[in-house]
Amino acid sequence: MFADKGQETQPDVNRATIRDVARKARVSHQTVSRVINGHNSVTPETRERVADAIRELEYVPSQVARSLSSSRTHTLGMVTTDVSDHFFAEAVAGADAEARKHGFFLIIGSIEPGAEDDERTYLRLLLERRVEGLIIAVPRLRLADDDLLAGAATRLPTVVVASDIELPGADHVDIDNRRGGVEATNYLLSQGHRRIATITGPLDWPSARARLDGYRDALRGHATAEAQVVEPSLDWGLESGRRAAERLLAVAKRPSAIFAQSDLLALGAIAALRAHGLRVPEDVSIIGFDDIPVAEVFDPPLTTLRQPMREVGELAARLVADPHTGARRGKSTRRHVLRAPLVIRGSVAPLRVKGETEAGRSARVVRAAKS
Amino acid sequence: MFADKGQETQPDVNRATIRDVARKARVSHQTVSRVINGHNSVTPETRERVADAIRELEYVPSQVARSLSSSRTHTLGMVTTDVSDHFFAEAVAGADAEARKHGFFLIIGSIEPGAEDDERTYLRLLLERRVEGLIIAVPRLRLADDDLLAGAATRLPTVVVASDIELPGADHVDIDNRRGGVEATNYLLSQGHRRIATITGPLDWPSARARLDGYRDALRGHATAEAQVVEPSLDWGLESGRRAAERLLAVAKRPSAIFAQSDLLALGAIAALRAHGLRVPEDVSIIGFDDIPVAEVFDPPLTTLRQPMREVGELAARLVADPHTGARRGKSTRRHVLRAPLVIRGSVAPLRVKGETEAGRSARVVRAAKS
DNA sequence: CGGCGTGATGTGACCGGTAACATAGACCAA
DNA sequence: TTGGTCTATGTTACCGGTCACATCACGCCG
Repeated sequence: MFADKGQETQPDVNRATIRDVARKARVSHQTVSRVINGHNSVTPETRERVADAIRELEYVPSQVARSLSSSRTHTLGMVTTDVSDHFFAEAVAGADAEARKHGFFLIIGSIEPGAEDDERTYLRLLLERRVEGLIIAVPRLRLADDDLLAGAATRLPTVVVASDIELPGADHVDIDNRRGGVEATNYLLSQGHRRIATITGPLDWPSARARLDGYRDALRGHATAEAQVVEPSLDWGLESGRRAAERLLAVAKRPSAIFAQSDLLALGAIAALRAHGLRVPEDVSIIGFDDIPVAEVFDPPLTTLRQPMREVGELAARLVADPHTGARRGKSTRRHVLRAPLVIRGSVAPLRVKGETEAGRSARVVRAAKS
Repeated sequence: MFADKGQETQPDVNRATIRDVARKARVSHQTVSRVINGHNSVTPETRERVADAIRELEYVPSQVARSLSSSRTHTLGMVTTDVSDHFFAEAVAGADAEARKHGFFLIIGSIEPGAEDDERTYLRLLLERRVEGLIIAVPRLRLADDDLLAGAATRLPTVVVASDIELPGADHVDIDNRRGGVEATNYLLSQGHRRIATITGPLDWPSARARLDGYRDALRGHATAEAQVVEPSLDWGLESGRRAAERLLAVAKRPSAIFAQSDLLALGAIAALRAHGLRVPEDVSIIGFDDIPVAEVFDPPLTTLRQPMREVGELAARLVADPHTGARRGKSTRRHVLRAPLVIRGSVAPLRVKGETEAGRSARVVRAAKS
C-alpha cells in the first residue's frame, strides 16, 4: 500500500546474524557461537577478532532463534489482575525480582477489569511463547475448569497465588486470610468491643470469604459479641467502603468497631463516618487489611494487617523457577501459607466505658499495644 | 546428574508440532498452517480433520518458531522503574492495554531501586527478544549516552516517557511538569499566599526540575512573594516529605503554603506538621502532585494536580505500535506533552488575614473554587 | 476437445541459532 | 616414527514454524 510497508512489517531489518559475524571475523558461525557463550576452547586471538566483528556489526544474538534450537526460553509467565492495583503490583514486582535471580525473564498477562481479554487468552499467549513455568494470580478464576490450564499444569511447574482452585500438579501460595480475620477480630475484642461489624471484599474472592470465616470464628467464642456483615457491591475500593459505611450507619445499632477487609475499604469507611460527624477511633474503631503505604500517615494512622504480597510473589517465582525445592510437575499439591501480621497504630481505641477517665483509657492502650 | 535432569532442562517435552498434527490428520504440515491461520482455501472437511487432530494432541503453536521464520514477534518492550510504584504501574497498565489493542504483547523490564539489574541489562534482554518497539520510561537515565539505546532507536520505533534525554529518532511523551508547577504555585498565590515553600522531588529527575522551574516562574511574577526550596534526600515518598517538612519548620519564617511535588511528599509533610500541632489547611496550606487514589479520602482531601499516567502509557504504546501516526524511525523527534489538571479539594485555604471573620473566609473559598 | 484459470494441497528451502560430530594440527609417549 | 589425545575449528542437521512455488484435479470456454 505504502512504499514503506516493508519497513513496517519487517522491523529490525538487516540485523546482523551469527553468520555475518562469522564472515567478518573469518571463522565459522560455530566459533562465533562459542565466543558468545563463553566456551573455553577458543584462542584469545580468534576471540578478539570475533568480539571486534560483533561490535562493528552491532550484533545482538536472537533469543528467538536460540529458544527454538535449544528449546529453552528462560521465561516464566504470570497471569494476574491489573498491575495498577497496588496489591498485585507488589506480587508482580516480587516475582519479577526473584525470577531474574534464577535467570528467568518474567512476562505478564495483566487482566484489566473491564477489558475483553480474559485469563484464557493470556494463558494461551504465554503457552504459545513457551514459558517454562506459570504463576496464576487471578482470584476470581474463570479458568477453574479449564483444560488448557489443567494441561499446562501437568507440563510445566505451576503455582496458583491467592486462589483456592484445585489444580492437580500445582503448588499454592496464599496469605492466611482466615487467621488474619481471626486476629483482626480478636484484637477488637481484646479492646473491649462487642458490637463489631465487618465490611467484606467481594465474596467471589476466596480471600474475602476466608477473612469473613475468620471473623465469624473469632466472634463465635464470645457469647456477648454481635456480628454485623456488610458486603460491598463491587470491589475493594474507597467508594465501596464509603457506601458500606453509609449502609452501616443506616442501621439502628451502631457498631463500636469495624473490621474492614481492605485498607481502602477502611479509608472509605472513615471518610463516610467523618461525614456523619463521627470520630475515629473515639466513636468508632476501625481495623483494615493490607497495610498500604499511606496507612501509616493517615489520620488516624491505620491499624491493619500487613499482607506480605512481595514475599508471596517471590515465593511463587522461587517455586516455579527452582524445580528442586519447587513445584514438581505431577506431584501432589502443596500449600504455602504466609501470615499477615497485625500492625497496631491509631485507628482502634479501647471501647470507651461511660464515665471512664482519659488516664485509664491511655493505660489500656499501652497494654494492648504490647500484646 | 539426576535421572530427571532431562525433564528439568527440557520443559514442555513432547509438545506436539505442526507436523505431528499433519500426520494425524493425514495432510501436509502446510495445510495445518493454513488452518491455524484461517486461510480460506481449505476444504471444510480437511479443516475439520485438522481441528480434531489439534484438539486431540493439545497442540499449541509455537510463537518462537513463528517469530523466527516470519521475523515478527508482535512484541513491544518497555523499560521502566519499579512497577510497585503506583505512578509507573499506571503507565504500564495503560501501555499494556493499548499494545494489546494493536495486536502486540508488552514485555516489561522493571528496574528496582536497589537491584543489580540496570537499564542496560534489560534493554539488551528486550533487544535479544527482538521486540518491535521500545518504550523507555526511566527518568534517571543512565542510558543517556548509550550506543545500544541509540542503535535501537534508529532501528525500532522508540518512545521516551517522562525523561528529557535526547534520542534521535525517538518520540517523547511527558507530563507538562513546568506548567503544572506554575499552576500549583499560581493557585496558592491566588489564595493570597505569599510565603510559599516547595518540597521538590529528587532533582536528578527531570520532572522535579521542571516543576521547580514552574514554581520559580510563577513566583517571579509576584514581587512580594517569597520562595523557599526544600529538597528531599532520597525519593518521592512519605518519609522524605516528613523530613522535608521538619527541616522547613526548623526555619524561622514558617511558610503559609507548601507546594509538595508529589502526593506522598504532601502526605508526609502533613503528618509532620500535625506532629508539631499545626493544622492543615488552617495554619498551613498544602498542594500535592499526582492525584493518587487516597488523595481524595485523606483528611483534609488533598488539593493536587492530576497526572494522567495511564494516558501517558497509552499514548506511548500507540505511537510505538502504530507507525502511521506514530514514531517513524529516523524521523525527527516529536514531543507530546499532556497537561496535569488542577484538582481542587480541601488542603488549601485562603491566607487567613489577622482578624478576618470566618464568613469572609468562606466567601473567598467559594470564589477561588470557581476560578 | 484441448488449453487454461482456479482452488486445494504438497514440497523444499529458510529463519538464526545450537548440538553432535568431523577434522586438522600439535604435542607427547612408546 | 607412529599412534593417541587434546585443542581449535569447521560441517551439517535440526528446532518448528512460514514462504514461495509446484502439482494436481476440475470446470469452463472457444
